[in-house]
Amino acid sequence: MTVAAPIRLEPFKTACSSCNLRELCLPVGLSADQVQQLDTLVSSRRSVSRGETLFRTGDNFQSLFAVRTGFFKTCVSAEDGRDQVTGFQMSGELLGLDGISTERHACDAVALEDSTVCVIPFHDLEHLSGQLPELQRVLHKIMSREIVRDHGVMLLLGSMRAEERLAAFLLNLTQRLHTRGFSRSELILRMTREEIGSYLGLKLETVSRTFSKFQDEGVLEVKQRQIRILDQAALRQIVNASAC
Amino acid sequence: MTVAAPIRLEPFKTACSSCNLRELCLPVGLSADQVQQLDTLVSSRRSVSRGETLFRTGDNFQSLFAVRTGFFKTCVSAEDGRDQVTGFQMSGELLGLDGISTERHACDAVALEDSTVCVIPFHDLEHLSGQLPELQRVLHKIMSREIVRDHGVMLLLGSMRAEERLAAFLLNLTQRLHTRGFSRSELILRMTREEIGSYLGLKLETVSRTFSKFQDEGVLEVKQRQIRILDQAALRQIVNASAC
DNA sequence: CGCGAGCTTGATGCCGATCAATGCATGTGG
DNA sequence: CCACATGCATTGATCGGCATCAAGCTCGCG
Repeated sequence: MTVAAPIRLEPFKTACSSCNLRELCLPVGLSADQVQQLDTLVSSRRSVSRGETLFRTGDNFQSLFAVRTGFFKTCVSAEDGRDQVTGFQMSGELLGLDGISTERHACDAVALEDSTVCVIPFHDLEHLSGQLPELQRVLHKIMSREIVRDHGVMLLLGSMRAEERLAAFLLNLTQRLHTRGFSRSELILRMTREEIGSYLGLKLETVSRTFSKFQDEGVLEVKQRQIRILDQAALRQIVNASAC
Repeated sequence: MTVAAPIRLEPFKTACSSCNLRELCLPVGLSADQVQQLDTLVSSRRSVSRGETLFRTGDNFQSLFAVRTGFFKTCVSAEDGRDQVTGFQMSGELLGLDGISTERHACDAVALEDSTVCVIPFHDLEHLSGQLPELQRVLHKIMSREIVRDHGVMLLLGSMRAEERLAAFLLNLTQRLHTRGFSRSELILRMTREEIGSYLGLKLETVSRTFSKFQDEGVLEVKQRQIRILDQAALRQIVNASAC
């Protein structure tokens, strides 16, 4: 329920207005004026080292968090201990939307590498978005986008086979990384096979075997967590493989 | 893209303020004054007969819809035609949140029985919620709740076996029906085995077999779509069955 | 260097998919 | 009112994809 690790808050260094993630993050589409108003809310940062949790299920909800640097996973768990990774978040993406409904977080957020997040006090954000329709709009779109994304994951989990799931996963990751200026064909996975498996509804052995299969087929080059996509078209075809 | 069936709009009959669903729907927690302001927006209804769609993927997004009477499913589909039921909606629940992010609907909403919905023009709703913090709060909570629900479905699809999925599904349905004043132990399914299967990531034969198994075990009484829950505790246990 | 976490690979088995036939309820037209 | 069609549900037989169990392997790190 409570966070054991010490929470490191850092003094304000960079404002939204001068943040290079502003086109990917909450300020997207806002005017310079409007972003400056956002700056007044987002006054603190927090560092989370690899393996630490940003928040846990049941924690009191007060703020959203925008990933500034690093990489996170979120996961929910059943009473019996089984857990399910519900998403991976990279720079510019928001964490904590699950907490709004009950004022308690409904999942765990864990840093997969040393990370920093911007702390966005939610009540202040709601207040400001009552005054800035454009900000309100952005917030609604972000929440809606999360809903749409989740529905896509349901489709994946409910009706795709292992190869299709992994192919879809890789295409999604590279696409998001590309938006952030990284290569479309090379990536370093920040998560284990087990975490990928949990997200995709597969066991880690199946993930590993599927990577190997893609490598044998010349679609990927796999060296542990370093992945190179050799044939993106093939990956796309795998995803769209018509029902058997 | 366009709706073939004629759209039936009906004159305003009942306002939110006098609607018996107001504690389950958008007005939840609002004062009488505030609900009256909502009334000014929600001025039209729409009837959707069984089998008709309320909206389709790609349709222009303008409004949210609150189910007034009846029952809906929402489903997303992949390019190859496979589709996935992403939810079942009953009275008081909102449809269309998926459309906010891109201004186009991202799923199909289909009536599973003759239904009526209240039309809530979204831009007006955003405008009003800029003035009524309580309304803004309700809207945010509803969206967040949908995100949390989706994560629960991911857990189900990613890590539960057939029996657990069906048991969880039945408990969820009866719980929601009970909130609406129906029996906790008897229900009539509004959807086919195939639709249940799609939602749960199973084939219809598996759904049918699992119903039969529950009946053999004395947990349920199943007569086509009429279900009676004989042993709710057993259902709960099935859901929480620790990993094998 | 040796330990351990994470990854790969093989052998085997089971759950749920698939294929196929039958049953049951509703509706329609002769 | 019956004959038949249609859509949905049930049940059986078989198959296959992924889980499971079990070794080794790789690499980073104390």
